[in-house]
Amino acid sequence: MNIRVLLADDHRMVREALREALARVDDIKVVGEAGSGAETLVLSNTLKPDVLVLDIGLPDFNGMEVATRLRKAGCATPIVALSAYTDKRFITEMLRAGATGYVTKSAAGTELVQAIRAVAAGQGYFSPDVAAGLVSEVVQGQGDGGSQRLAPREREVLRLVAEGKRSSHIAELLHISPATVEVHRRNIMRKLGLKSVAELARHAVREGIVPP
Amino acid sequence: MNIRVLLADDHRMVREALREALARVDDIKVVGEAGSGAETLVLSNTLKPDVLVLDIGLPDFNGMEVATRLRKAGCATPIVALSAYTDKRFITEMLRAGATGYVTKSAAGTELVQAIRAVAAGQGYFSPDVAAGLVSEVVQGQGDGGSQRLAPREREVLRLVAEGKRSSHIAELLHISPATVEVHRRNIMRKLGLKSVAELARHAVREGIVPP
DNA sequence: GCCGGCATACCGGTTTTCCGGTATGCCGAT
DNA sequence: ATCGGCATACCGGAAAACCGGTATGCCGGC
Repeated sequence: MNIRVLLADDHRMVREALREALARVDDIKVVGEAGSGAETLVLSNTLKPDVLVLDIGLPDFNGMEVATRLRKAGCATPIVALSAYTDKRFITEMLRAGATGYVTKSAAGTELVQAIRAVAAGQGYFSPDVAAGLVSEVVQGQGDGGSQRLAPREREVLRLVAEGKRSSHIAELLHISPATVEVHRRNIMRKLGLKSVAELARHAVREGIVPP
Repeated sequence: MNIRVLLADDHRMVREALREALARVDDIKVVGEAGSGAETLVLSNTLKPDVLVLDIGLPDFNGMEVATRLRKAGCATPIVALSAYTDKRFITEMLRAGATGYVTKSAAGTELVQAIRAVAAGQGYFSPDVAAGLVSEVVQGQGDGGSQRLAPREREVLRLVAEGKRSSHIAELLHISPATVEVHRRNIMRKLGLKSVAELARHAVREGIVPP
């Protein structure tokens, strides 16, 4: 009994290579490949795979949107999210969008196999580096309700931090105490699972909050 | 007569998948894998592969720097650059650094095979989307060249700083003293006129030294 | 040959970030 | 009407970044 898998990744070479690699696994059969969000939606409907392996970096809609659309259309296909990033925001958004597995591209290939098997069996799977981020999320108050999205004030602080301003300077600009700025900064990092100003800056660029 | 290939890519999963895929090609044999620039240099010396397939997004030194170092060390191993991007800057810099092939991850897997065969035979190879960029580059008569006032080592440090790593961690990765890392960081800031890690990170993103 | 740039390394000191807390008022939702 | 999230503010300490130095060896250009 093969697990029928649909592979979605924008890099054709990576997609093909993964297909070849997965072809060696007995109980897994790649039945299709998609290189864009639109293609993924179509192929998912026509092929009805058992598992969808979904990269978050698709060119048209990203992984989150693809997953959301599928779920809205009543599609219950288990999804393994595949990503180069471990930002908590991506992880939680993918999970909320309906993925039950999350594997990074830095993980071993066997992790993907395990993830495919797990979600096909109705279970969840997370590669270790992802799991670490998740734990801190769960530990501090289960915020399942949208706690990862930044508050307006936090986004404002993030912008200024990403622009290279010091906390003291930000405090002056916002007419608040430097201590408060610090708190915002820490909350932002906690929510996003980031650990340094450099990561904050790059995240802000990714999110379009500041120009590169 | 097999072509002995060394694979360098930071994403282990991609690396492994490519290895599996290339294993199906008769005249190609993957003799090693590297996940970092340092590893690539070491394995290149010990394994003496016929061809080096080199991703530009390595965590410590990027592809350009690895290629430059290899060439400086008198290593003439043909290099196929493998990249997600088609930015002219990357292409020209990789070629200048000594690569004779350039394939994007969006290309078909067969392109990589062709590229490996071509460079092993002393020829060049460029996937079509890359070739298009090259033409416009040649047409408009290059130019910049030394736009980077940074020394190679400084760019390595910049890259790691922009990735969010601590000086102590960077020192470990580069096998130098934390104090030296600090010096590099200060020199970078002085040269670029930047005043914070956030600005360094954004500059690195602008320059394509790190992905956003 | 000498000078400048590069890469290495260390010292000392100030500022800032980073990470624990605690606390208060406000607001929206359950 | 209570509970969670938001925004505010403070304390204290460990770690890191930031900013001056000084120094050595190496290499390439004038």
